[in-house]
Amino acid sequence: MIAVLEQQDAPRGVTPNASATKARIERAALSLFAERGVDAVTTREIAAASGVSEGALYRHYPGKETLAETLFFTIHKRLANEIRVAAGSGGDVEAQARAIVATYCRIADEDWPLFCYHLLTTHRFLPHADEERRADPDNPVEAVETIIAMAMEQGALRPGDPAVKASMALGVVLQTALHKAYGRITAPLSAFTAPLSEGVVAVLKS
Amino acid sequence: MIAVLEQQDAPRGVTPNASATKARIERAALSLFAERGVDAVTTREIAAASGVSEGALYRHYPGKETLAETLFFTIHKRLANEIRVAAGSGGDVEAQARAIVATYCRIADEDWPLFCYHLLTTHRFLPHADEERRADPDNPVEAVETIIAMAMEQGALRPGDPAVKASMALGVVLQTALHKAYGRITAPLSAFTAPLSEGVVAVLKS
DNA sequence: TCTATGAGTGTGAGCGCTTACTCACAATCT
DNA sequence: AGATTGTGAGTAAGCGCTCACACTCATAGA
Repeated sequence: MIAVLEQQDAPRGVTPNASATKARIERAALSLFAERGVDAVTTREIAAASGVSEGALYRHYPGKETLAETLFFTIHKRLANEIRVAAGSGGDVEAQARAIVATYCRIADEDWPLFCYHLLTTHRFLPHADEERRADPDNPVEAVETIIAMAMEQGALRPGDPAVKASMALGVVLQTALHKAYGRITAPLSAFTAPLSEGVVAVLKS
Repeated sequence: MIAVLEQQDAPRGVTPNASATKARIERAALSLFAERGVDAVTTREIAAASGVSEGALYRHYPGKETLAETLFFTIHKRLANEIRVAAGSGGDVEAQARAIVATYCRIADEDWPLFCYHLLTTHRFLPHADEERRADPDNPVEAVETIIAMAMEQGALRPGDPAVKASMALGVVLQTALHKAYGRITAPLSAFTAPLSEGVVAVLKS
């Protein structure tokens, strides 16, 4: 009963195929959800795409909504983590910004369904999350915000509202990713790493 | 049978209350759709919120999906129009950018359900729109892109990909609006007109 | 002015269908 | 042997949508 997007792979006490099945279900659900939206995808479709029966789905998750929610928050935390890792490499804010942009582009291209699902369903889960989750600082926005706030304190950035700067900086990258999801852009997101980095840096210095 | 968000108000040959009812249905649907998503809202709820019966809904629209789609593309075109009006006031690109940002903020604050619905459901309609609609240049992105492309030709902006510049510039504003939708920001969007304008200008010049 | 007409509009119980979810059973592990 | 995992027909509920009927009202013939 552990899988949640293959983060672990040592079953330990669990029937070998169990977590593999769970992972297959998650993968199939993720792709379908990203492409057509959570509500438009049926449990039967997820089961069929996973190559298991519908009942198996309920062995691993209490229901469709919980599956969708678990996927989202797992990705949410993973993104936060990747951002911190990218920024932790050191350097000034500008270097951190470039590293974060590159990371976002890499993840988007390496696992578009994952990235796309998070991008398109955030508004479904974030506003209605329980208190515990809303207070959890382990999310991409807070990660970026913290970096910006620190840079402001150190005088590396003009003083201002870190929350607004963070949303603007994220917007530069995420709106471009959205345009890819809309089909306005067809190239991999990494093709725009340079202009996106310049844009983010420009925003931060504004 | 004319209303589509109160753009006209001269029935002319239509029973007086007809277009008023249609407008009430559209308003109710818009608010519910914006808050909970199209799929999560039932036709019964829309009818109840409109103060009419469920059957009345089908006198004005062939179905829920068409209602949602019509609302979206009406707003889509209206936004494109408002952008062109704002940019048409004249001045250099920087002035145009500031005018457009101010317009976005104003619309968001004056009619948040409308703005929010468009913001959160674009990915539902844009990628699957028919050929005619996809080719239609009467949309916000194209409007911004055209302005940027013209500025590049005139040497007012560094040469580059207008599509990417447009998505970055839009992202600065829209991601901030998203954060308002997520509840991360509570102030009216207009409270950030200044920093958003600076951010957009900075991106354009990057 | 009165009224007959019929198109336009509003009603809500009801229909057929799809959906998320269950459960008795089978298979597969330790 | 017993616990875990997989199966798929079955179920109850909810959904979008329909339809027979009632009401409104501008028009027209008397």
